[in-house]
Amino acid sequence: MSAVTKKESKKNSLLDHGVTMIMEKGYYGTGLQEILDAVNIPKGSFYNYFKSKEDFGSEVIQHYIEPYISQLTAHLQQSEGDALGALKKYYNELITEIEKAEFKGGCLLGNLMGEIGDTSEVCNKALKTAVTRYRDLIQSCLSKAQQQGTVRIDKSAKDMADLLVNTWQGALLRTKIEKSSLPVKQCYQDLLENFFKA
Amino acid sequence: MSAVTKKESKKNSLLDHGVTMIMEKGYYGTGLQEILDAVNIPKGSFYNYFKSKEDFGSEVIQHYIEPYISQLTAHLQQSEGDALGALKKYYNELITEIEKAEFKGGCLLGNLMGEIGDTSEVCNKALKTAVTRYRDLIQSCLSKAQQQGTVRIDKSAKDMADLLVNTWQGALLRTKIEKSSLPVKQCYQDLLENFFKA
DNA sequence: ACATATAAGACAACCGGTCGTATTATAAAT
DNA sequence: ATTTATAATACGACCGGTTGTCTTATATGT
Repeated sequence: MSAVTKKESKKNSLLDHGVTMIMEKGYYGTGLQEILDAVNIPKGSFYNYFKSKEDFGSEVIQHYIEPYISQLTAHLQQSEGDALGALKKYYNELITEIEKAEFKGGCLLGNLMGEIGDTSEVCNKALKTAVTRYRDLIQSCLSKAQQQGTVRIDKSAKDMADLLVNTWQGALLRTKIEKSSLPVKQCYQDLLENFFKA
Repeated sequence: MSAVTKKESKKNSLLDHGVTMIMEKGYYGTGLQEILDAVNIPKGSFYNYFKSKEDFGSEVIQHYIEPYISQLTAHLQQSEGDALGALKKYYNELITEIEKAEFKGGCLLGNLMGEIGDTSEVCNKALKTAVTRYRDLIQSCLSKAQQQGTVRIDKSAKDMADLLVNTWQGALLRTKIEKSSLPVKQCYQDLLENFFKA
């Protein structure tokens, strides 16, 4: 393996573990040392990959959202004729994952928006970008569903996408402290199967 | 002033500053030292008032929610005949406060649910209790509005209260990172003036 | 004088970040 | 092609500072 890809792979595993550990214990609750220990990379090497913890945090945020974007995109392309169905399928998968994780962690974006959303400029920007990308994807999904006649057209796709994202975030927080998937299921029910319906 | 009330007052001002500082910088992001400095209480004295930082955190959570409970309760009692109107008035006040605070901080409950909601047992319990009390109050508010014919009756007051609380939390996170009151206003619009309407 | 409440300071553990050095990879020179 | 010079990276000990907590001493009130 070339040197550059080896470096990329190490950096990647730092990001992977960063995602899971920061999601579970928060930004300040997670020390660099424990992340480095988890991937057997010495302390001094960290700064070959990232210029600071804050910078690392911002990359962790970007790294986190990627799979969700592609997962939803895949669903969208798969069921071309039924955008709302794709969205529902996607959220059902999320609920399954949440239950499998036993409600630990929640959403990294939501957690970090609350913890450092207005204290770290760099992370704030990363969070804004990640959330917006995600919202835009859902928006285009809902917009397609509107064209297909499965979603109401008296509300804008953007507003509904924001509502869905926000309610989901809040529901995830409840899910986390109550260790129950009821809040997210309720969100699914109220919005996707009721409020948004054409 | 008696010794016991002086102690209570000092403890209270620790909680007051704890609320604002932890809301802005998070649980782990806020050191005991800075809170103590802010109220001129020596570090060694902290453990006369609280048995640990975690315990302090749990009391901060309880301390935080109290004003919101009484504020909403006051509105409810004031406009006896129009529960939905009271709820709307209350949320309008919240929006004004949020704008006055320039979108900093957000909601302590939301922030801490994300940061330590599933790592600190003590704080988890405090968060659950606080959120439930709050939800119950809104629920009774919506229930009254249902009886008054201003809110739809085909959905339970409890489910709507949860939906409102959750969406509000998510909207607050967005408000925080985007430094705009649009998300919370959208929440107000979508739920109180649309989805919940009879 | 005694009991209780408060404060001072010590404590080890840990934080994010930096250091000089050792190792490895690349380039140049013969 | 082989050796030498040079650059890049890996590394772990270490930095000053801060964390939450505890023990010890002082002050206060009765």
